[in-house]
Amino acid sequence: MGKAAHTTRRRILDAAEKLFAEKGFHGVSVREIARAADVDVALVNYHCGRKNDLFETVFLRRAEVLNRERLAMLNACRERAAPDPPELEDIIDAFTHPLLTRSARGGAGWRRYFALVAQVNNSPELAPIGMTRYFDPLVQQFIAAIREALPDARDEDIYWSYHFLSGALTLTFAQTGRIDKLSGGVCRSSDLASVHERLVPYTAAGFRRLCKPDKD
Amino acid sequence: MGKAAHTTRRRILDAAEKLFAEKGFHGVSVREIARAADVDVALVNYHCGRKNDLFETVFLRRAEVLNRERLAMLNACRERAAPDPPELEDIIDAFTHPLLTRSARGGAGWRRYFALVAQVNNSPELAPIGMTRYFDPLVQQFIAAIREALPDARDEDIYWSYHFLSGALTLTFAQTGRIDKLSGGVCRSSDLASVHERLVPYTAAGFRRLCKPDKD
DNA sequence: CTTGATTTTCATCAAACGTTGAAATAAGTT
DNA sequence: AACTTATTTCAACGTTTGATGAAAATCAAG
Repeated sequence: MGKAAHTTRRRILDAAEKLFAEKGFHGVSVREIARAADVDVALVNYHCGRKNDLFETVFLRRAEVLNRERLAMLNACRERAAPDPPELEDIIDAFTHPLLTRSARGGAGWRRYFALVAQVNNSPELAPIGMTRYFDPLVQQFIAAIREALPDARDEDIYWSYHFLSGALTLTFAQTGRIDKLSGGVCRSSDLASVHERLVPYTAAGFRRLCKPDKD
Repeated sequence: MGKAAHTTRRRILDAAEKLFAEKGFHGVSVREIARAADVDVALVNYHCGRKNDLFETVFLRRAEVLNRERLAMLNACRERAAPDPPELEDIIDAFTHPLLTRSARGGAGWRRYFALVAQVNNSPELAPIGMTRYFDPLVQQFIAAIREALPDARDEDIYWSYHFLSGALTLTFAQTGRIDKLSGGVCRSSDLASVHERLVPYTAAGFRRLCKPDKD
């Protein structure tokens, strides 16, 4: 594969990422992607296969680098705490920080990608294909770590807590700007630091409340 | 409008609701909806206008009865507590219970509808049209109530907390069944009572942790 | 420069898309 | 019953869809 081909392919993937994130899988045509990439229609098929393959490629491209870092952070906080179990806040941070920091400082490509993930995650049609395949294995590792951090917790509570965390995180990516309007400008979702410093304690408190039934 | 027409219209709306929820707005064709409703294609336009109108009608149909009840529950818990401010858990309950109970016991139509709402909520293209128009006014009332329940909290924290709650709730509707597999059968998302008894304390704890910085 | 592989262009395919007008039927009213 | 309105059927419109085969252009290597 020559150099020209490589950049063409990347232009197609970038355009596809942008449009898929904005309008969903079915909301975009291959021709529209080709036009946005300033490329002939046939080149999309030549470089990226059919529309389904193109979508999966777009989805996988950043998932790999993302989950590699998340796993590295999880292991790091594990080793840092050893032989004690890792701290809950650190686990949640390892889960969310690589995403939020890229959403804030990774450029428009990353921001669009997260919007795409949010859409896939909330789509009955796409979630079973994309999310379970590329993210669930990682999730299981995080669940295991949380189990260590909260040894008295019941599995059912842990899974549900994770589920709520996943929802809160996901919506943050999907709705860039909507909370800003709702709050009349008080919240700025572009300021991901302010999101992060709230999401972690919020969800950690939820985990603890659910998993340690101090009172009930 | 005669009786036959009324049932035809309802068959179309039901079919549209089901298919939109499964595959999204662009993932379904008008012809497909007509086929599922066992109705001629032209009848879709005759009874429900163009595809955009059909979608909005489907979206609005249940939103009205839903938000009416949510608002009633909010006012009820307000009056119950008066002159004291309402309890945070009661406010969250008023926000979530009408949804969760219908998802559990309202039948397949309601379950599909919530999946549709989840999709719309996480779509950059559809959220500004559907959610802000039909749900945001209600949300502002809940925000106001929470402000009373947590008088020391900063607005920014309240809005973000609401945002996380919205995400957790939304994903629950979108992913019926996925947490079940992820947890290896430990969680049963069909058992909405078990969701509800976790979601309320989880998010309430998050709210409190964020809005009352006891330690930091 | 020649040769062979890679990449791009161009034209086209059958199928499905949203929408509609006009004719046919059913329902409602006097 | 006659007449009007509401509903349903049927056929078709112009576009757009995803996909591809064959030719043209570009590139890599000897």
